[in-house]
Amino acid sequence: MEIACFIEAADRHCQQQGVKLTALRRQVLELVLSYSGVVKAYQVLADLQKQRGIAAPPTVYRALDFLVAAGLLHKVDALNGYIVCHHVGCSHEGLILVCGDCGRVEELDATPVLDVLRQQAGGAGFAISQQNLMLTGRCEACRT
Amino acid sequence: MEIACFIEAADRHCQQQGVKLTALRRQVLELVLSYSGVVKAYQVLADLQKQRGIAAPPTVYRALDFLVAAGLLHKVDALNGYIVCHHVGCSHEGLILVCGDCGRVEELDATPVLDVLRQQAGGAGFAISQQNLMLTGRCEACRT
DNA sequence: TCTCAAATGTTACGGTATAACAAGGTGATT
DNA sequence: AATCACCTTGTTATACCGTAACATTTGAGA
Repeated sequence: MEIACFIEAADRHCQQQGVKLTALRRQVLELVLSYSGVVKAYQVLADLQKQRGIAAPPTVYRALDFLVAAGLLHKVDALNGYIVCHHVGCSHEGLILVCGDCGRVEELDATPVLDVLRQQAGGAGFAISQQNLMLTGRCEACRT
Repeated sequence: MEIACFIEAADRHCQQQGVKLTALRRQVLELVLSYSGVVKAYQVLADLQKQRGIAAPPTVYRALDFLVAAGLLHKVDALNGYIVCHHVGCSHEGLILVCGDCGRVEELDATPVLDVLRQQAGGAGFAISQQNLMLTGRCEACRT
């Protein structure tokens, strides 16, 4: 089962980082994993409420913030949503493509293009930190 | 005065595009211009209310949407804000650098790098829409 | 002038996110 | 074990962000 495998990797990752993947955080991670693409905080909240009876927004936002900080999720600002990071543990930077119609996500390697961007930003005096690039568009299926 | 100059350029730009920079839209553009960096919709709304007595959210959002569509402003998703486009007429896609320390914003031309990104995304079946790239980092002043 | 389409006004609501404080758990030290 | 400090989670309330839906006005062209 892919989810279990991911959770296991996430567990190891958190231990290495010296942070705790508590039961609640793991549960939220599982809920995000159960979707194939972008998930919204209030969707996770609704799911969480189904599973534990009651939950408030801060509960879910805190867990999501933790998971983003730990590098297990990415926040997709343009859609107010979250996606699973498919390169946990790898240090490479991702180019994340999000289909605005169906929410499908694809991750490519952004290293070459980020080299160019670093150079361009450097010319303006900016030192850009390690990060992912996110682009929205339409996937093949939604374009036809 | 820089603002008047920008407005004039915006006027010409809109005429060329066959769209109308109405009094309201011009007023909103002036309000955004009066800030040096990122502005939020509700800040503009408050300013607008000071100037005309009353205004509701849709009024300001419609004007902002128009100005973004016309290429006069960029939306900064990560900050729920808007900035003036400093490349009106040259390019409608910006590479927006935000200093995570002081909030300063710099805008470069993202067209070349987006060409590369479009090609890369196309290989994965994605047609990416017109958009801005936003990168966070530290500006020169904050690095010293 | 009349008509149609675009722009703006208005009301109401729904989605997104956080502040502030309370309560519970855990591990280290004594 | 008792205490303390710290992190995590619960809870309430509220602030912020954005849009749907419909009414009204405006303006350009027939």
